Amino acid sequence: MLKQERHQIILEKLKINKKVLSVKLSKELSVSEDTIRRDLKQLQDENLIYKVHGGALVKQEKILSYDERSVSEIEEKKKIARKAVNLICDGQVVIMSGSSTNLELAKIIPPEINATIYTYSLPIATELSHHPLVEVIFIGGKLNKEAQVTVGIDVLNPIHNISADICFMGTDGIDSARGLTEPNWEVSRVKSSMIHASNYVVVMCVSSRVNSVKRYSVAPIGEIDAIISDIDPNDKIFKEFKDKDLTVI
Amino acid sequence: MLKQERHQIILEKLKINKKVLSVKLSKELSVSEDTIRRDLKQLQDENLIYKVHGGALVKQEKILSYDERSVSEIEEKKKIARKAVNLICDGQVVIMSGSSTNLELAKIIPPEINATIYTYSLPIATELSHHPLVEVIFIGGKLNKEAQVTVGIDVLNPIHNISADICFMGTDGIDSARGLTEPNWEVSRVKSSMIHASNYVVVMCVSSRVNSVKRYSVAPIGEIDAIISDIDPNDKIFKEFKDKDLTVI
DNA sequence: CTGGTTTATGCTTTTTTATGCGTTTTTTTG
DNA sequence: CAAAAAAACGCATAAAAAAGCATAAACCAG
Repeated sequence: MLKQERHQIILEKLKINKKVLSVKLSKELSVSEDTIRRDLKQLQDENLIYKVHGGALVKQEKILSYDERSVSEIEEKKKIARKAVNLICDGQVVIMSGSSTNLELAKIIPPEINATIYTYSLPIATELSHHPLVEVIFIGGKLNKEAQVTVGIDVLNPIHNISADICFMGTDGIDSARGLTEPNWEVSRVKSSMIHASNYVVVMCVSSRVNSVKRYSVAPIGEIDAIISDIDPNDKIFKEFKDKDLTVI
Repeated sequence: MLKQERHQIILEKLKINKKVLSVKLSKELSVSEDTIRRDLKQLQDENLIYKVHGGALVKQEKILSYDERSVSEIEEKKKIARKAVNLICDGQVVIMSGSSTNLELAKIIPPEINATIYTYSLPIATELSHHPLVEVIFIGGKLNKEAQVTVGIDVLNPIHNISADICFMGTDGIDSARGLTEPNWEVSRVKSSMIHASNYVVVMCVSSRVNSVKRYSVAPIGEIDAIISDIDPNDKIFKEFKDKDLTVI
């Protein structure tokens, strides 16, 4: 087996499991632990992994709390929101997921827009309550305190009864092969329902998180209609998405 | 399990619960307390946590002040909340209506209380989301922007399925003859449902509004168990309520 | 093809790291 | 102040990493 082949396998395993162990890898790939260590060292030098005693972890993606995260990459998110807001038309039924990008979007919906917006995020609902015309429907359920969104079976049922024109989905994980993924299982279920309830699905993802994979699958690429990011839609990182007929904005 | 993995888990727990205990962590992560102590020490050296005897707390964050809506008789409402908070016991299922008095109550629930709280008020849910233990269930529906509460048929249905130990009902209108009344029809329907879903109903009313009547009836006096006000429970204005077997606090 | 060079890998041996266990010291609390 | 709980300290040890050396395959002019 080639070295680079191993590297790819290691990165793939990390993407999925968030950690790898040197001893285990050495057995699985039938090489000495020494070799694995050299592999990990090299991957760390390439700034691709977080090597620790005993193995490696995925590179620390700023472990910040929700309110802190909303300020990180805030400019990118505002840029995405400005692109997204053009997709909202009068009279539409909209579903918004509970992301900080959607919070930015909620802030800049023009006052003359008259739409019905479903959301399950506390801060987004609070923001939308200041809008003069938008009708807000809050989807209730058990509150996830960290993300300030509701989750659980009480959320899933109402979503099934919705038929929305457009769904704005914020995410930290989209990958051309593995599709839309989510670190939180309950949230992944809610997002999956949202997609099925919507006619047109727009994923909003900051460029630094394109091609990142999280633990739980939400939907394959085929169920998504468009991606909005903060960078030029012609950037080469979107090639594989375009090949799969997604609109990149 | 890798050391850094534990560190991540500890930080995650801190983010959610605001505190961790060494003994508990040691059991949960199947390592000695010694190791946990070393973990906490290291995290403190990295300036990520606030280590204390017995465990650790989240690092003292700046206390963020949000603009408080100008609420009338705020001091009276705080007084009522301080009386009401004593009625909340560990393990109870609580329903809270969407009043400013209940918002004050939500702010002062002791951190060690472990209860399940149903609410349909955005600000109350936001406030409760900062509580370390309380489980919050938000009752979804169409948002009434002025009061920041959800109303409508989507609210009534879930309430029917609840069985609560105690209901804290804020009101601007209670009268010994006409019972509980409400100026908004949709809100009156929600409040009525709440009362039927609860074992024990506590009405919280500032003294200046006792014996005032609004347009829509919520419930007769017989369905209410207790009244909390800001003044002495022996005040003569409560005589007729006491005659009807209500507890006055 | 050939001899030199680079690269990848494995095998010691040495060093470092992570962790648990007594023992002692400190803190907390009734 | 005394008992109990927690923390700190020192030591032991096993696991992992690093360093240095050996080897074989792959590469590469001439």
